[in-house]
Amino acid sequence: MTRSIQSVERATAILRLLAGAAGPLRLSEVAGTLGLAKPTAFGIIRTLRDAGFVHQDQLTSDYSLGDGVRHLHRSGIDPHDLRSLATNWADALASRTRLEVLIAVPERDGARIVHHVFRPDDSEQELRIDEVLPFHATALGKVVLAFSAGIASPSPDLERYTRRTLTQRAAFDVEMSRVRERGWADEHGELTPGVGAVSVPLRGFGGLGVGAVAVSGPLERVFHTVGAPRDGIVAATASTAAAISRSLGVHA
Amino acid sequence: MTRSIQSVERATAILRLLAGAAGPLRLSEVAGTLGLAKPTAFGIIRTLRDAGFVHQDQLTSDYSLGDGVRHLHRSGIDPHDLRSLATNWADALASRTRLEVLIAVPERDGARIVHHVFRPDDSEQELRIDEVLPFHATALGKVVLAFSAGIASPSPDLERYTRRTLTQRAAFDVEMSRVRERGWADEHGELTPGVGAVSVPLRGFGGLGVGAVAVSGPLERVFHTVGAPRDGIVAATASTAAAISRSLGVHA
DNA sequence: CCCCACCGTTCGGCATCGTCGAACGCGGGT
DNA sequence: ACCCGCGTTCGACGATGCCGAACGGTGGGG
Repeated sequence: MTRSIQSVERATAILRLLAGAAGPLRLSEVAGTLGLAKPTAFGIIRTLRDAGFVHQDQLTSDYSLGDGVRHLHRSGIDPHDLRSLATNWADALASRTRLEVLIAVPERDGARIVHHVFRPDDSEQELRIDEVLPFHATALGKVVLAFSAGIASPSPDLERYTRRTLTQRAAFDVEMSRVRERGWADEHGELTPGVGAVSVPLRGFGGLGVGAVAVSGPLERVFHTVGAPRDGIVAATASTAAAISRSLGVHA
Repeated sequence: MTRSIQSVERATAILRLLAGAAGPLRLSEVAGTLGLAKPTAFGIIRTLRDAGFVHQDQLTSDYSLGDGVRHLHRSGIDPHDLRSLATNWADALASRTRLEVLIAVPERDGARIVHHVFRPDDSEQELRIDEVLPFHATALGKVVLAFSAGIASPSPDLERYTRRTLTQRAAFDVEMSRVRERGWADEHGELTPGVGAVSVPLRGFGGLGVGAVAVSGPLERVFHTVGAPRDGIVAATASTAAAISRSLGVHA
């Protein structure tokens, strides 16, 4: 007899129960049918409700199957939602690091920028929204590739953008292992000469990787001469990513 | 910030991850993407697999979304599966109690008999498979009504079959409360004069009520003259129900 | 008005169960 | 042979899930 995760098992039972019901069920009916205490059933069904798998009628408080189950073929997060949730934090990160901030979502051929905050100085800067960054040559690309699912491995031919672009598949695989192990990625002029970046994953409900946030700027502003990020940059970016991720979890 | 059940939340994230993936995922990919330890992810995904929500490829061990999610509109248990699983236990119960054994599943208008074991004597007996028993006048009906979901309340007009049939809604509600509280139901000639029965719910995966098993026979063979079931009858029936229920859980 | 019944939801103590590092056995590649 | 990555198992431990008690709300009846 293999062991199962009891609460997960109960969640599946609740979903089946609601699916087979002729109409919405009261919590007490769910709990009684499954032989659970009401607060126990409530905790599980609330989690399923927050995940969109269960729908609760506002007037009657009855529960039924949610759209999330039927729409399981559609995953990920709406880029509009991501941008509107992330704006304030991205602005604060730019102020704090004095670097530009980019937020991207995974797409089949790369990481698409959905939000861009300029570096807070007087320099000439160009808005990069909707630009698709190659996976292998950017910190954002590496992060979304490492932490999001459903993305095919990049083409074996890794295009060269600069002298520093990783074009050997083996070297790139090593780099990706480092990214997964570390939980963040860096970029040292692989796409644009002299430009560096540090990127951290954004996680949605349940830890699902839904995108990435990065700080970017001149190499010497992002890294020490020995190549490690300047003090506080990874921490600040990670802190911002965590705040955005939390709101993504709540929002879902 | 409302609290959620962490493992249930992770289960929903895994389902979403698999739903959004371009193809089947390895366990390590699931775990890495969600930032979980492999055994943690394994425990959850195994539970989902056993529930039919996740499919594991036998050759590659890769995981993908299972049919159980797509078929959430179809709940309950296949009566053929139930019969084939329950046969041996039902036979044993009939031998042990010297009574006939009936197994039923819930249906909109009553409890449908899917399996019938004759009383082990030479009496003339008629096979009752596919007979639909009224909820309010039979032990089987009361049990499936009490412990299965999605069944509308019986019509307010409770049909009379014998002098002993409960036809007052209030009295029937009291009886149903007793059934739910006790976990089993009895029948004292409410459908057929002189025929008694004791019934216990069958539970499928996660505790979901999927049917009922009952022993039935002449009133004086099922009950004492004071109306309580004879010694061991409830226990034997419950024991059989538990065994069947366990195999239903494993089987799913 | 009050009372009652039932409801979903919250609270908090506690012990069970979920988590996860370490390890295992397997298969494939060199 | 060794190495690597895999899914799966094991067992210690403490975090989290469980659930009794309670709360506040709603509706119905007297």
